Amino acid sequence: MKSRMTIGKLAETAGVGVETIRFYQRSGLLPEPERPMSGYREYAEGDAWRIRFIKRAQTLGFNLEDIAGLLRLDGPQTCSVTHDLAQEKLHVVEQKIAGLASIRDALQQLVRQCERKHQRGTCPIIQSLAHNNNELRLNSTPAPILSAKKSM
Amino acid sequence: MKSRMTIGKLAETAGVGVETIRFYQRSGLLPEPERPMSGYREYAEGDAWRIRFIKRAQTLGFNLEDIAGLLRLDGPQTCSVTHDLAQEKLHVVEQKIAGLASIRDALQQLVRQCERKHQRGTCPIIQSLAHNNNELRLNSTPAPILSAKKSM
DNA sequence: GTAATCTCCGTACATGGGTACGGAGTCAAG
DNA sequence: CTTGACTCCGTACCCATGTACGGAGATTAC
Repeated sequence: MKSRMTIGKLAETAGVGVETIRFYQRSGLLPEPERPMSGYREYAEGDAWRIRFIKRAQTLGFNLEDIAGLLRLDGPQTCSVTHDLAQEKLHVVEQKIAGLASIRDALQQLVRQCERKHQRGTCPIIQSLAHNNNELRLNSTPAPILSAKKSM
Repeated sequence: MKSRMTIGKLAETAGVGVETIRFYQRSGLLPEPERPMSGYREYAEGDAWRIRFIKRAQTLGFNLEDIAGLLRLDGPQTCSVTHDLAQEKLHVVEQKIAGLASIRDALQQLVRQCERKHQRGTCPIIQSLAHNNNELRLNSTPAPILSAKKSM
């Protein structure tokens, strides 16, 4: 049941590349695994959830440093420390949810407008957003991060 | 009221650097503004909301291409196109909300556990996440994007 | 009118998050 | 025991998202 596996198998089951796993390990997101046989890393089935969590958290706007912070909550430390960190991160998550909710509402309105057939063009979408301008990053990260390409 | 302003003033009121605005313009996220005086870009007060929206959307896990897609919904096109795109993006946003909600629930549970004083260490936090493994990106972006550094 | 400040533009550099390379060691099947 | 697939490691490279530079022209404040 506990089927131990090599890095390649883990990469496959977690849906990432081998190099990504090595990268996460270097970055401290994954613990150094045991390597009994010959230096080959040996993982347990359960290691895949961590990688999937990382990937999902990224799509939700957390950077790897944020994610390391979340993962560190699942470890051995005094409850008081855990409690305070968790509460802080909880707050950030709630703000993210609120931000997405306002995008969602705007999109719903837009869809409904379009279904009522008229008002072609110039639907006022996302203004709801520019209101709410509180900070959303976790660890007081110095610079917020973006990513774009062609406009098209 | 309509106080027109230069790029520097816009950057200040939107809380970004001048270079960032030029970069967004190059990337097609901001329209080429009028430049009557001497080639200096001239912006309206309202241009700041667009920039704030971009910044907020980034913290919610959208990349600049995603964001360009959202912003394009607020323009002149046939309702049917807008409708379909909006619905697709709505779906993505709802999935993001669900993902954050499961992180939120796990954090709440963790906070409550710590408040009940005991179970020091090894609180099972985020497992709730690894379940839900649907795709969360918007535009069928080829590669999902991450970011890490020191573990610390 | 002149000095300080701002803007222009193109290009170069920086950082986060991977991804690829290449030579050497290991393992498993035939 | 050989062959092919897999792993090791370090380093180099890549893309997205800015950020900085620098010389030339415009604007504004005195």
